[in-house]
Amino acid sequence: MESARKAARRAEVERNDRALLRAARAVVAEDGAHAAVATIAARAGVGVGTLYRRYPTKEQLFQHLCSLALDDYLRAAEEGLAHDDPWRGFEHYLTAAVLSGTGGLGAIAGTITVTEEMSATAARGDAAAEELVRRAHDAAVLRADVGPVDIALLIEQLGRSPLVEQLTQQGRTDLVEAAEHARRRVIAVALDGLRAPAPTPLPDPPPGWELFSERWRLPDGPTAP
Amino acid sequence: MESARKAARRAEVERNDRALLRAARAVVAEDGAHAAVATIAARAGVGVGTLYRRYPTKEQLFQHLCSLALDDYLRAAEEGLAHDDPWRGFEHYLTAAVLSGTGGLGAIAGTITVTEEMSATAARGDAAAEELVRRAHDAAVLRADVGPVDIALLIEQLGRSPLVEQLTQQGRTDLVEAAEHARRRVIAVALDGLRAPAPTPLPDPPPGWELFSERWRLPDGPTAP
DNA sequence: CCTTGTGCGGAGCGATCTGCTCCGCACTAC
DNA sequence: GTAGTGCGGAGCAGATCGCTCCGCACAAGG
Repeated sequence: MESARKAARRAEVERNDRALLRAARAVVAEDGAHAAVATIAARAGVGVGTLYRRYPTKEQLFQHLCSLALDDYLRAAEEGLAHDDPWRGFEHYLTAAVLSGTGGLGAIAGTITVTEEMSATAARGDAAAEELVRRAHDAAVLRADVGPVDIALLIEQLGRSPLVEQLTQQGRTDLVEAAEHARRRVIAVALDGLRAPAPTPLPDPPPGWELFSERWRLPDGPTAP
Repeated sequence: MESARKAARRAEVERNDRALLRAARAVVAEDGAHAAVATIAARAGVGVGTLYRRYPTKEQLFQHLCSLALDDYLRAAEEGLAHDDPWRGFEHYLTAAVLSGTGGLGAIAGTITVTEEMSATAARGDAAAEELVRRAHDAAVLRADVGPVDIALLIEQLGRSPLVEQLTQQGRTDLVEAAEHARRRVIAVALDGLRAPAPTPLPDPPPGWELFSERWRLPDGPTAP
């Protein structure tokens, strides 16, 4: 049975790939763009050779990582739109986006070459998010003075969890679970702050998307003379 | 006038020191614990020699940085307690702690030796924060289901601003101001989510301080067999 | 003018860490 | 036994790190 063996091989390869991606996401969240390839491979429990057979370059691995993160973000928004209840949909979008574990990837934005596909997915995600916010506004369940960019910023702020990362790095797995529970409480607090009606008006006018448009660009030469 | 000259020297030295500390805080926020000494010196506009005359070691610089950050935190809490209005005091504490610009220092916790003074200041800050929360609870202005550790975690989450850091690094100073305004809006949203009465109960029981007690410890050997 | 004192910048040193290559090994099918 | 296949990790060249140290600018006293 040759095909069975082939299938088993493929399954193992896929398992390795998934472990690799999960490890990469975690390590990047902890170490930022300086994350070393060896660290990622070790965390995934594979050798660097295995990593390099799948991703010929560190940058390609990071690109794939970002691509998946953008997919997650788009999915979170689309799932939110699929809900009938506008608030429930919004809630799902925000929670899923924050908890997708992709929050640390903002750290490598600007260090990789952005592909067409990535920017297209990002645009679709932003459009879906905008629609989600509009719908929640129309139903008067989301406070009127927040805009979609406020939400994006909030997601970014909550997307990383320095505490969980540090506890993971210190190997205090016993505390990690408690930290994640605590994180969900913080998310719930933020969501309550977003409900209509607003108890107090927000300062300054709502920010525009231009804040994030620079996000996915190559960095200029560092302090060129 | 010898003393005048001496005073001028001292003034310049002090200016240098302040620039150094501010640069160090910014660079650490952006690069984490891997922040290079040369980067800090360059950002401050001085040579590495000047930096090393003041701080004989990178670790000593980082320790001083953390010490100042803990002072800021303690001051924020004490200023909050000085307010007559419990909510205003709480608001001041949270806002000041978040905006003190010391949020990025959690990244170097665990990489430096913690001094007695640091842990003492941290303890005093936590005690003051706890008192602040208790007072706000008694006045029924703070939602009853959040505890002081929830607040500490929220401060940590909002303390860093990846977006502002990236924009700074890219030299888009024009957008930085807008990003900071947007950040204040997010803080305001979070504060509204903390007001009593709570629209929805929070999940899980409130976390305890043990989540943070491991924060200021030396890291164990990495993945010891 | 020169000498002395003082704080500064940054070239450069050795050690460490980086992305990446490549080879020996375990394992299976025949 | 032989061939095929995917794996782990030692090891290489170069980049980067913390830190030292020396030449320089500048002011005061002679």
